[in-house]
Amino acid sequence: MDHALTSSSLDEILEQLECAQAFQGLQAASEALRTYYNVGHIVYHWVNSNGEPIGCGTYDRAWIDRYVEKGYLRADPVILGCSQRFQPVDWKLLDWSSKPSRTFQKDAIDHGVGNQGYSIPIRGPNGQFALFTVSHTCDDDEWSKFIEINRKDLLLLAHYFNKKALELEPGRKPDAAQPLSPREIEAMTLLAMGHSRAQAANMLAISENTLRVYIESARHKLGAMNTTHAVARAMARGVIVV
Amino acid sequence: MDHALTSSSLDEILEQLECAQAFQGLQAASEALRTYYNVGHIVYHWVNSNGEPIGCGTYDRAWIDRYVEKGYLRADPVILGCSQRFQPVDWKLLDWSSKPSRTFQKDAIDHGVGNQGYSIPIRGPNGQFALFTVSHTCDDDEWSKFIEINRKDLLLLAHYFNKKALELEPGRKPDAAQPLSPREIEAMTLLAMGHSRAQAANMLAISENTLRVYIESARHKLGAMNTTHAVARAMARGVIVV
DNA sequence: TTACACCTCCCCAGAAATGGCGAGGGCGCG
DNA sequence: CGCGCCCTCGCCATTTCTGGGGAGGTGTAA
Repeated sequence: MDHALTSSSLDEILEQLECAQAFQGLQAASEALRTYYNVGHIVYHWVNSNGEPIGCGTYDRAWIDRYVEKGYLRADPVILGCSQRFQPVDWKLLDWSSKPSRTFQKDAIDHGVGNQGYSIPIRGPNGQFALFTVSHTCDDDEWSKFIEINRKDLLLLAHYFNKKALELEPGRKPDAAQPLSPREIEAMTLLAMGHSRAQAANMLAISENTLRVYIESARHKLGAMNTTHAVARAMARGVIVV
Repeated sequence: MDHALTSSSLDEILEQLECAQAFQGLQAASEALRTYYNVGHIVYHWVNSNGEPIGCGTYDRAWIDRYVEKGYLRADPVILGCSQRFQPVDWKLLDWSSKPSRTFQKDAIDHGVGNQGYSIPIRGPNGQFALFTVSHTCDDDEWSKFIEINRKDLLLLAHYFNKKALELEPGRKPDAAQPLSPREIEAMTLLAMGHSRAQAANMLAISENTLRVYIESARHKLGAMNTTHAVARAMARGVIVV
């Protein structure tokens, strides 16, 4: 995990990333980084607005397919843990105790994912959520040292990847960013806080009929089936905060 | 805007930030940075879970009070613009055309805010949203050069400020989340995805009565008033992923 | 000026959710 | 062996939400 084996410098990789015109560029950059750091894997991935995981990196295709197929998105402690925190996290600090997590962990290691990992969560508007991960197989001491030395660079790298990915994202549909009006946001927020329609209407000092119009309107904008769904979507997109 | 006038290095300031035990530490760090970069202002601020703006930095108290009093939160193009983007942004690129924005801009400059600015938005879980801003009074050329040189450091600084602020935030209680049972999680997930109770019961191949028990049980565990509230809480706690 | 989005209010009938209750079987733990 | 938790199902009356509809007023932007 030192940098002796490669000729390209970190700056060259950053440069390469900055000039990328397609996802292959991110892919190539992850591979360059893997060589540069001489680690097991470098992966950048995110969950798009349809809840589908998208990514690029050095994991085997077989593992990625298996991940999707097995629905590991709901068992992966890296995802579960990082969706709740802002800071980069060492995989050791995550909660691997649940049964699905353990199954996942074993399967991951069998498929070449390292026993060590460090993931940097990044958030964007509308609930965009991405993870930049470096993973390796080694003992705890060696890993700690590696992270200690490189954590600033990794943070920067995470941001460069994310910036590029946002630029290149194919499914960047403009209609998806249907913003809610202020009143709609207030309404959804109050509902998410547990108030009934009557209560919320009272708090906003408007009639319940009016409130209903906001809820309906927000529901349509969010493409939701019912109020609960609308609140869930609003939260997932970061439109409301509870 | 060079670093000749001060004896403390950036590393010393980072160190100081890392050791901060209270918000005064962040305040002191912003002032040190202001001296270090020799710029007009350094400000870190965010909107907490109650929707209140909190901050620290080198702005005058008078300006901060005026900002809150006038409700500039809803007119400030920096806030409006950054809440919709992920990347750091130069104030010049924001939309200052609306009337409230222009009023705000004039008032801000009158109160000592620089004509140039660069703001880095940062997001956390639960919609936490923070801004790290550096502002100065100078011409465009000088400003571009400054940003070009320091943008990587500023990104790192933004993250260090945010990390510390999250640690120090007063209302931060890691309440022992009572875990939901597998069936409860499935139920909440289906509801969050927009299915009605009848549909969800069908999908789980159980009677609607049984499903209701799960919902009720989850609702109690989550301390929620109703189903919508329960789903919102489950999402906020990361118990379910949609 | 003419749109268009937003805010406000009203009606109704049917569908859905709620609250609280009881009841049985299964599984693991001390 | 109980105890607690989980899964499963049932019933009831009551409250709440939902799907449409219409009808004004305001403000900003083409």
